[in-house]
Amino acid sequence: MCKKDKRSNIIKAAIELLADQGFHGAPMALIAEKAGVGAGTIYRYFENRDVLINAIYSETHDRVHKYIIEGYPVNRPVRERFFHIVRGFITYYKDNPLDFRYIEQFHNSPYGLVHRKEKLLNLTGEYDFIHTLFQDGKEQQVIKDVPLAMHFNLAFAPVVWSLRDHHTGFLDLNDELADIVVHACWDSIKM
Amino acid sequence: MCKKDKRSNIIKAAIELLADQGFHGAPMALIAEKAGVGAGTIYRYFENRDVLINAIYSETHDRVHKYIIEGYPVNRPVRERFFHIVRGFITYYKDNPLDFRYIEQFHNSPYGLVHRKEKLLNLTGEYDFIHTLFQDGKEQQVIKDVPLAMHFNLAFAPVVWSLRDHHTGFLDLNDELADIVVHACWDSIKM
Amino acid sequence: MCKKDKRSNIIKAAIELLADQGFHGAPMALIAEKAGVGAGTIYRYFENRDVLINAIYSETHDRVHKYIIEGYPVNRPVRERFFHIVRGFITYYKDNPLDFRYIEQFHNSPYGLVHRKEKLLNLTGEYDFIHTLFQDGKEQQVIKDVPLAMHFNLAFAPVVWSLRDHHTGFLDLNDELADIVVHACWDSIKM
Amino acid sequence: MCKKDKRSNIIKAAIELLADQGFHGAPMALIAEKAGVGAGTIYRYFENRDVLINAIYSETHDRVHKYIIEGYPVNRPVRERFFHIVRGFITYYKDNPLDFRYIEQFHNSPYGLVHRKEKLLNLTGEYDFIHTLFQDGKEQQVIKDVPLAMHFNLAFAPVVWSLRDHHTGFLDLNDELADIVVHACWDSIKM
DNA sequence: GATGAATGAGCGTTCATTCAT
DNA sequence: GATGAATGAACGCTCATTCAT
Repeated sequence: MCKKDKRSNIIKAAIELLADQGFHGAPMALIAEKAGVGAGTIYRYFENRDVLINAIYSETHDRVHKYIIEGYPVNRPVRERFFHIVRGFITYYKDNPLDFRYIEQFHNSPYGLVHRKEKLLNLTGEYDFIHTLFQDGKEQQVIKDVPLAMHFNLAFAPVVWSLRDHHTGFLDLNDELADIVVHACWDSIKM
Repeated sequence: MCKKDKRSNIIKAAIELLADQGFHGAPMALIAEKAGVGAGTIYRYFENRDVLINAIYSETHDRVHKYIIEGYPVNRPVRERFFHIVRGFITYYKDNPLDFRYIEQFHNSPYGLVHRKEKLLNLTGEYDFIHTLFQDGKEQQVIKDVPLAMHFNLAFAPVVWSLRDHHTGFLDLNDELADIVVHACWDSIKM
Repeated sequence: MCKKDKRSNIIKAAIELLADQGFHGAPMALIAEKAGVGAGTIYRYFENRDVLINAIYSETHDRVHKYIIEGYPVNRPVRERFFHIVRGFITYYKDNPLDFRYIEQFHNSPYGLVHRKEKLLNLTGEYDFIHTLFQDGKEQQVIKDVPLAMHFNLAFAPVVWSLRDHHTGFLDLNDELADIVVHACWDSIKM
Repeated sequence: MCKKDKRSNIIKAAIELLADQGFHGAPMALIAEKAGVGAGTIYRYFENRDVLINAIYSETHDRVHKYIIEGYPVNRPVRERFFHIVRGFITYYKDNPLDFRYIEQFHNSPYGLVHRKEKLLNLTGEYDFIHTLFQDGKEQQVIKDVPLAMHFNLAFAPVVWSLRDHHTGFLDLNDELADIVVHACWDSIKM
């Protein structure tokens, strides 16, 4: 097993355990066992537990980001771009429940708060991605003139909650229903 | 310090620690210290940690419920009732940040999942409260014909996220902005 | 409830709990509850847990002693006296399982060891009772010339073990079998 | 200190403490300290306290069993086999006071009761060993026709009690006296 | 570099005892 | 005297992290 493999095995094992059991049902020793490496080995790749958890977040986040920008109609109208993003978001997370649950866990943990604070101070690249969309929308007066964070909440909160309900079995977020959410979200931010 | 005081001191200490540090930054010993009681004393009032956490949830939940039903225009149109509820929700949680953060932590923990499952199987009184509203709305064809859970998500997710941003300082949810969210949420569920 | 009653209620509750659950399944609070008194009240009658446990031993021991000396044929031959004692011992403890289990628990606990040591240093009255029997037997050369402790073991160990088996259900120590044990014990100490 | 050493150090420390202080004077932390290991280390070798205690019992029991079957005259008469067993029992436990006290503590604890019940339901190998002896004796009509448990009590109770007295200093169980007990026990079970 | 045994601080919980009422 | 709420030391056990091999 080469170095790259080891690292990704650890990540894979960790994501499965953390998504399944929550952040507290996944001791390092168990992650190591599931990854097929020694417990100490994890610390060669990740300084400590926190670093591991943040690294997984980063990678997971990158995956969904990469998925969504694929075919992103960067020069098309705001509305069209919005639909592309939100639909991509739903599709990706419906197909990748582990990723979804991991991100959820992360955001609703002390890690998530720290992460948010860091983002607030220094907006990173992929944030701009959506930032730009909302900025354009505001300038063109096709979406409401409210703070960026509010657009986020209006546009993504119902989607995230619906995905959560979908994955816990409370709701069947089929294509038809997904479309209703996307349209409803658009309606709530549009001018 | 009388008996009533002790119990409420424990609750208060626990709420503050749990809301602030998350469920894992609040060991029983710390709660006891903050409450000014012995470690064993907590167990006179709450059988164990789980019971304490659920009891706090219950009490907190009751408080907001009581606040919202105050003056609830039970016989007025769906739209008016909706605005009453959501506005009350926002007002209460803006004024009671600890309550808000506690409820948030609770819902995003294993406790919250158990709680949801129980609710799903056996709808409790105050759930019906909102349940009825959405039911009426569907029957009168003033709100969309989607599953109840979806109404919840469309109506409350943006509000909850905005309150979270408000309390973490990401967003100033002033009256004007609050009104925008409420209207946006209504727009997203209305027919 | 008068003072005497309270004390004996405590003893009664304690003996039942200790016999049933072992010395470690009987917290003071439970004893108090079962006795219908406050937890602190126990400490008015017994300085601490150890004193209570020893007091119960004493009382229990006195009861069986009193039962056995009733009609004790003090002037009859050693053999007859022996049969009286051992038969009385069996009868009493068959009829009083709580007493038996309590005494057993006591003897097989650190308390029992302390008790034995004290006895060794300063033989108490009721010990002499059986002591005299064995002394007489030795002098008359009807029983073996071995140390007193050995007579005890030969005469009582099988009886005690059989009673234990009887009360735990491993053995039905009916009259016939009891008689066999008594005779066997006599055979093992007789000259 | 190698792995084997660590495990046996833990066992040794535990046996000494448990034999000396009883099952309740030997907290895990003390065992660890006496064994010269960290508190958590014990749990690498034994799942929990119960497992440790049962494992020690098992090992101790195996030792005495191995000692006794050495040179066991399996084809010789019942009487001769009986003397071999009981003499071996005494010799072993005279030489190994810690083992003796440990086994005693174990049998007179809740663990012992569970163990007895299991044995009763599913006789294990080394039990048959003595079982067979008594069975043979009954068939050949050289020992009394009483339940197996009774044979056990008649044959072993005085021996065990005498060993206990020997180790606590109440009795000097020298060879001569040991022989007297063995004979007395034989007399009490023989026809 | 990789390992996994060892660590020990920290957790939730119990319960003998005290003491204000 | 009687009470029982309050205490806090002590318990069994977990797990992130270290380090000898």
